[in-house]
Amino acid sequence: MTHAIAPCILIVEDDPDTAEAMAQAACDVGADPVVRCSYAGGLAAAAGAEFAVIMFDRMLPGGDGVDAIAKLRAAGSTALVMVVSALGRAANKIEGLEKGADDYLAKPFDPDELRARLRALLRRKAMVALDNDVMVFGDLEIRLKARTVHIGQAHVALSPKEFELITYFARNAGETVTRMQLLEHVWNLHFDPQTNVVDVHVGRLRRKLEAVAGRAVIHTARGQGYVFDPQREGAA
Amino acid sequence: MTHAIAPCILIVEDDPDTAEAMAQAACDVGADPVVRCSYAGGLAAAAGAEFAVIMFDRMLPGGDGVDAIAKLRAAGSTALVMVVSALGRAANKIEGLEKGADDYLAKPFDPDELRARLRALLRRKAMVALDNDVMVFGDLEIRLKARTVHIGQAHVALSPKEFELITYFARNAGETVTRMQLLEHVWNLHFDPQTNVVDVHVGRLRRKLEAVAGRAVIHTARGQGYVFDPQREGAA
DNA sequence: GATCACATGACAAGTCCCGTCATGTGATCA
DNA sequence: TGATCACATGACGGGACTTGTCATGTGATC
Repeated sequence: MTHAIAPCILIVEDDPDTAEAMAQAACDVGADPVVRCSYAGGLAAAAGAEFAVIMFDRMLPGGDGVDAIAKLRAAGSTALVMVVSALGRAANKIEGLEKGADDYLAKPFDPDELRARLRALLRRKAMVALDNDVMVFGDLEIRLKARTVHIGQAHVALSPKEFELITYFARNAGETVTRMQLLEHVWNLHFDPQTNVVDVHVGRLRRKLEAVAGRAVIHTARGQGYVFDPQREGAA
Repeated sequence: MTHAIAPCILIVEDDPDTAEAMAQAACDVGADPVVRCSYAGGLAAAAGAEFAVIMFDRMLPGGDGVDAIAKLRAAGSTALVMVVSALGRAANKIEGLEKGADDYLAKPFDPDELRARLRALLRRKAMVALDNDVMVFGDLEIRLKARTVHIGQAHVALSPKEFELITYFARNAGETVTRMQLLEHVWNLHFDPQTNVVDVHVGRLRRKLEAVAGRAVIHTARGQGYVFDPQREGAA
């Protein structure tokens, strides 16, 4: 499961009423809409954040949304692209689909159909994420199936126990996790072994993460336990 | 990269001329079409093989293709589904999309548009595969990024060296691989160590695969080397 | 039957992982 | 400031796994 953050949908549309209807459809399917009204503004927004779906009009101030697709892909974007356009003949659809759009909807559109197609695209998007059970915290990414951790492009080499630890921490991100919780859920022990096994292992994990991230990722809550918060600034 | 096997597209359509046009479009986009003319026949075909895309008509002898989607999903199918139907009003499209279709095309369709939409679906299908660099041989699946091997639903536990071996074999599937090739590419040795290290390791890998697959996967080419062919019948 | 190619069982060495222990460091309190 | 406690870190040893080697059994060919 992708960490519980609503997907973002970028809408690039110069007609305010149409943009409004598209934003409403995005909200209706549980996504956060971000609206831009020009070709350049749309490209800039796409470069600045992760979007699950990008909806482009064709005749925009500054360019044709279909031409933006190659630019998005060249920049590494994996967003699914829906073109929404008054250019609705089959030839227009074919051109858009062949230039890399994932769906093409002609204007004027039925809002219910737009919603249904957005849901279908988001289902598709979820397939990739579900296939790897990804948890993302800024530049820190945990792939549960592949059992890998990356910070930015850098792979963090973890032992099996360290991976179990960070998984438990990630599932309780931002909350204080006690040593007894870790003993129960990571070591499957329901008593105190009277050793500092938890401290030692958490220390190992911390040093590996800090070496790559260049900042503290696991913080000590003195007298309580630890807090996993990769996006907090400052020392442990 | 998915191993160079053409994707299969299942077409469930009772009108022969339409089925023919759809099969032609599938061929045109580089896929192998499999055609069925009844609802039950379509479901049976879907259960019997892996399809990248399944195209269902709605008014089929025996049922409505839209109703098949839930059955496909319950059976674990990850095929993308396109509904192609004379029922082409927005309400029909919405119903199909909300019942899980990935795309919906009204009849009569423009063959070029059908092709473009098939390509878009296959691109999406490739997204999932690319994310894990999957090599598939029938029921045997190698995920290069996760470094896992599954036969059907069963995980095959391989050591690092065994995984390197099967990867090299898979990249040369169906061809005879010599011991010297394996020494060079898997062991990075460019001389004969005068031991039977290759034989021993290949033997270990073979026994693990055969234990799960219930059939020989790696075959001996006497005096030459080995052939990786998981889909061949018969002993080694 | 002899010889060669290949398969398999067993062993030893190296590496990694994990837990324990001892001790150093930092925080808190009287 | 010193004592005490909480936590961090370095080091060690044992167990598990991986890998390569060797010896020998088995099958194929002549």
